[in-house]
This record gives sequence, structure tokens and C-alpha cells, in this order.
Amino acid sequence: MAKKPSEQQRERSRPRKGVDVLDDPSGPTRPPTLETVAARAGVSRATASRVVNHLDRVAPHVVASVNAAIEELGYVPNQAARSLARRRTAVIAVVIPESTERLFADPFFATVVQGAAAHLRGTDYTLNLVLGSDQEDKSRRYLTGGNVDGVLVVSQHEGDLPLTRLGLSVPIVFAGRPAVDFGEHGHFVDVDNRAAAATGVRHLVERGRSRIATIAGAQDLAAGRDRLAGWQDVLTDAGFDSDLVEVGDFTPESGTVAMERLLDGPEFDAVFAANDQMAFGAISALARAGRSVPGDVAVVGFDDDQFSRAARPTITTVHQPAREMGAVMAAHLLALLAGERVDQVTVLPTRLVVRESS
Amino acid sequence: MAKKPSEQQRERSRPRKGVDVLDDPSGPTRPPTLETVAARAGVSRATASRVVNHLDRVAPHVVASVNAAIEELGYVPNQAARSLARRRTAVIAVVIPESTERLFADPFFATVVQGAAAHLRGTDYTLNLVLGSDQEDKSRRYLTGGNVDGVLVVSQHEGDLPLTRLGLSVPIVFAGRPAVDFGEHGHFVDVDNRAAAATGVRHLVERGRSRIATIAGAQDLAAGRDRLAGWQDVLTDAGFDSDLVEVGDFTPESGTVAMERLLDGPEFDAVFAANDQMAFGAISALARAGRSVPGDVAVVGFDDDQFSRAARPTITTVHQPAREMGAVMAAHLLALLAGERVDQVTVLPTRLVVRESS
DNA sequence: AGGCGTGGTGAGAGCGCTCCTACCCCCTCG
DNA sequence: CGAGGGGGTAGGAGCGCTCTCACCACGCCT
Repeated sequence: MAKKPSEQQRERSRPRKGVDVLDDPSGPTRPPTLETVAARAGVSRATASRVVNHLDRVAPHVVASVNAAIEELGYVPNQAARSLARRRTAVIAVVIPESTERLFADPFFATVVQGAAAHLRGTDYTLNLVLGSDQEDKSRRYLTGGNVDGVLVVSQHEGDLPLTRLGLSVPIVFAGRPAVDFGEHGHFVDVDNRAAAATGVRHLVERGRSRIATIAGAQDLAAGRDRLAGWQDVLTDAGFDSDLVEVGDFTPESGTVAMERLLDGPEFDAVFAANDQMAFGAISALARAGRSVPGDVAVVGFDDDQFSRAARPTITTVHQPAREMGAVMAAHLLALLAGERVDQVTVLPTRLVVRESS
Repeated sequence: MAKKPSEQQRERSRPRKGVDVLDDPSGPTRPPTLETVAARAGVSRATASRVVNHLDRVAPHVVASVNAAIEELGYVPNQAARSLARRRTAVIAVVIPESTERLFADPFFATVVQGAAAHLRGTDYTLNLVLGSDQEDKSRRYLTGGNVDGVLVVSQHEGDLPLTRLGLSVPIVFAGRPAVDFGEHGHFVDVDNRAAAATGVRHLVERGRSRIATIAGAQDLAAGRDRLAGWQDVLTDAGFDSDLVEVGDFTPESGTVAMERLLDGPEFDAVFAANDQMAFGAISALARAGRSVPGDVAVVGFDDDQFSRAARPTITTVHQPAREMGAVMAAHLLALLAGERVDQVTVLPTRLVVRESS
């Protein structure tokens, strides 16, 4: 039994330099392999593998002894070897295109990623962070080169890695409908930004506001454009002017600045900001300008992130299920990886959360 | 030449199901391998490998033809196979412990990660996101199991994955000095939180404030405790009372709440918040309470993130080089991986950024 | 002239795992 | 009582790459 087949090899590669184990004074020890486990349990590698992968048709007592061996040796499967043999990597890439990278600090994105990570916990999939590269080609190569099983794209501007086309041969799920048109490739998890925004603006109308400004988000982002359109829709329906538009970039700072510009212009009694961070910034500017919220100006944001709760007054906002979006994205990707069919576009519900600012 | 050695194997595994290529109507094609490239260039696999890895001692014309073959075939090295053969994965784990996960939305963490990612761009290392797991053991297994070459830990509470001890056999770099004591294991990139906080508080003293409160950060985080200590140091030195302490958790919301509690207590004319988000929240609360900033209450934050610039008034803060921290962490990890010696503790400089709130 | 580098290349043995196939043992059925 | 059928297991061929060696030409030195 267990005739170490690689004793010689082991000998030769012992004196490796450089990447030596920093902690272990007893010298570089190689982690236990399936072979080791099998030997210890007195079974073949094949059987040990079956146990590790929870395949049936293994006698219970064998399962027990293999598991014992695993425990004693502290065996962990070598993922590289497994990937090679299985021809799948168990890696899911999270792509944050360069143009969105700046927004990485936005709680929204972080929350989406968290949701995805939470959903993947328990599976053996691993998240690989691909932050926008100037060498788009390099990341593209990486993604297409069979190094990942699937791709999650969190937000995409127009023109960002047009991953949908041009043979990215693995399943891919986007957060948000892509700005570019897409064929049959790609799957999307989104909210109806236009309708959701309209809900928020309609709320302002119902509150009796009629001069409603907006601080729009980045217009090269579908979410930015759609929320602006939703705002427009309601004002048009109500027969109000929709001339008060300032465009920000979703950062609180841009919200502040946008509000300062609005304050320089004609009067208004409400503002709809395309996200909470900008709403937060806007409230800051309003406070400094001596305008009361919601007295003088009512404010509605979008996202329902922690900033809407942190502001004083707390911000009325359109709740977006960021965490759930991440989870659904992950779920859909897993389904696609399992060969199942999945709706190409999934729209999650939003809801208005009324707080103090309106 | 090129006697396909695996034709039979190829035959058997052609009818794989499930994970088929979604795009390619011509059926599941296997990506080109080094073997293919070598055959096309009319050289051996070994030589092709040399070209791919930019080893010298290859005749120029051979390099050219191999590169041409690579180009034509769109060859991308299979990372799994490479990892297996090289016994290193080219994967660096970014660990965000569960107790910190909630803070993931904090621009600070995102920025650190971005800095690291930027530094790693250009290398063939890949970032693997490990968000805190309830099954601490599972992530631990993952990290120790030879699945990653190195680990970056972004923030750690006391008791979080005590990775420093218990043979994590790969190099590991922490953002921030660990709360727990550490032996010779682990490397740290940090700022001197205590001194930096003191700088901020001293600034308030110099501005003539004497009743200085603080909104401290999570006390199970070294950064939280150290900044509190720095505040304490200055007040003690100045002979002021240091009784006005509220503890938050670094979120803007907690800053708001903390300030509301402070407002319920004795008078004060300044507050030092352990980060900008809490400072922002605090300013919100102050505005709502009708206190002027900096007139009635001066505010100093910490981090110099976008919130300090977004607030009105803009927030005086202690700048922390988050992006650089990430970059340095990555740099140190690479150095360790290359077998070089690296200072165990690296302290990056901070500086006071005076804005309107003080 | 023989020996000896020395660039340049190919052969082939792994890396650790999966999974197909063959096989064996034992129970059941005709 | 032998054939047939499984359950359960071992054997072994890859997966695609790296890397050590062996090897082959050539010069060049003595």
C-alpha cells in the first residue's frame, strides 16, 4: 500500500528558494494531499476523492475513516489541481470597470458585492476582484482565458468592457441594465430606475411641491439617465416645468456642489437626488444656505443607504435592495453555471421610504 | 511532430454537459494550450513555455514565431495548470473579517483595496475577496490550504481570525496594527493613530476650544482605541477635562446619534470624531439642533475622505493615506513573496487638513 | 585535436486531483 | 448452482503547465 510514487520528485524540489514558508521553522513542509489522506485511511485515492466530494456509494465506515484522516492531517483540497482536472475554476470574477471604480466607495456597490459574497458562501466559489484596468485587454484576456467560471459586472458605463459581445465564453450577470444594447448574451439584475424615481418624485408632488429640481447622477450610467427620466416623467405628467436639473456624479461632494448651483438659480421647493449620498450633500448645502428641510425645500433621495438614515433630517428615499441584487446576481450566475435557464432580465422591486426630509 | 497525445481523452470528454459555452454555436471548443501553440510554431512545449514566461536563451526568431502563434490562436495560459506546476497560485486574498464587513461601505476600506489592486495591476497576481464568514474555520482552511500565496487583512477587530498565530503559512500583511499582540509573524502598514488624533485635537486647543468632546470609533478596533487615546492625551496635557466621550461605530449614523447624546449632556465647544463619516453625521445633528459649526462647536474628523469635502461646512480632518496604504501593503506582500525582508511595521505619515469646520 | 563551456532546444516526469473503467465480492434469481 | 447484477473500490489516464536534465551544435582554448 501507498508506495509513495513521487519520493524522488519530492527530493529534487525540496531545495526551492524564495517562496519558502516564513513561519515554519521545521522547514518547508508540503501540505497533505489526497494521496496522503488515502494512505492514512487505508483506501485508494479515488475513494478518498469520493468522500471529499460527498459522492455516494462509499461504505459508511470508509467515509468515517477518510474523514478522520482528513481531520488529523488538516487536509485541504488543492484548488488548482481540482480546477485543472475538473476544467472549471470555481472562481467568479467581480468586475468593476475603471470608470466605475471611483464609485467603489459608494455603499451601494459595496453592498451588492457583499450580497453576492454572502450568497456564494457555502458554495465553493470564490470571488475574484477585477478592478478596472487601463489595459482593458489584459482583464479581458483574463476573463476569457478560462480563468474564471463566470463574471459579475457591477455597474457599467457605456463603452465599458463590452463584455456582452465578442465571445466572452462564460456566463455573465450585470448589476443594472447595460447602457449598450445587448443581444442574447448576458443577464441582468436591476430595478426599474425610471419608475422608482418617478415614485419618489410623485411623492413630492403629493406633498404639494411644484417647483421640483433634480440632482441627476452620471449620465453615462443607465441608472443616472433613467432616474432623470423618471423625474421628468412625473413633472411632465403634472404639467410642471422640468428645467431645474443639475448633474452630479453620485458622490456626496457632487451633491453639495449641485445644490449650491441650484441655490444660485430660480426658486424651488423640492429636490430629487439620484442617490442618497448626493441628497446628503445637498442637505448640507441647504443647511449652510439657511434653508430648512423639509420646510423650505423637501428632499428625496435614492438607494436607502446608511446616509439617508444618518442625515438630519433623515432622508426620504427610494429603497433599492442592493444586498438582494448581489444575492440574486450570484444566484443567477450559479444557475447558469449549472446549465439552467434564467430570465435574461430580472427586475427587483423598490419602495418609497418616507422619512423626515419630505 | 506534435503527435496529439490525448486524442482519446479528448474524445471521451467532448460530450460534457452543463457548463457549455453559451456563445459559441460551433459547440464547446477547448481553448488552445501550450501544446497547440508549440505545434503551430514548430517548437517543443518547453520552448513555447520559455517564450510565454519571457525566459532568455531562446533564439529571437523562435520567440517571434511563438508569439505569432500565441497571437493567432489567442492563447491564454491556464492559470490552474500553472499554479499546480509552480506550486504557487498567483492569488492574494483580501480578507475583510465579518465584524468589519459592515464597514465595507466605508470609503476607507474600499480605497485601501483599490490602492492594493492598483499596485497589483501589472503583476500577474489576482485579488481574491474573502468577506467574513460565519464559519471562520472555512475561510481559515481556505487561506491555509495553499489556495493563496499571500493575505492582505483589511482591518481586524480583536479576536478576528487570529491569523497571525497558528501557522498561517503564507505571508500576511495587515492594514493597521493588530489589536492582539503578535509575535514575529505578520506585517503591518499603519498610521500612528494616536499621534494623528492628537494632532487633530491639538488643533482644536489651538483654536481656543477647551470643552472638547469626542465621538470615538469602535473600541474593539485598534484604530478606535488609539484615536480615543490621542484625544485623551491632548486634553490631559492641556489640563482639560476629558469626560465627554460617546462611542460610535464609524458609520455616519452612529455619528449622528452620538452627537445627539452629547447635545443632551453638558456644554462643549468642539468635538473630535474618529472618522469623517461620524463627523458628517455629527454635523447633521448639530445643524438640526441649531448649533453653528464652527461657531458654537468646532468639528474635526479623521480620514480625509470624500465626506469631509462634501459636508457644509467642509470638515477639518486628519488625512490618512488610504490608497497609499493599500499600495504599500501590496508592495510589502510582493516583497515577502519574493523572499525579501520587509520591516514588520510600517507607519505612514498623516497630516492635518484644515477646512471650514474648525 | 581533444576538451570544454555555452547558447539553444527537446524530452519527460511530475504538480494533485477527477473520473472513467475495470474489477471484485457477494447476494439474488432462475 | 451458475449467471447476473449491483454496490463498492482500485487503477490509471489525463488536465495544461513548469522545470530539471540531457543533449546537440558550435566555437574557443590549450
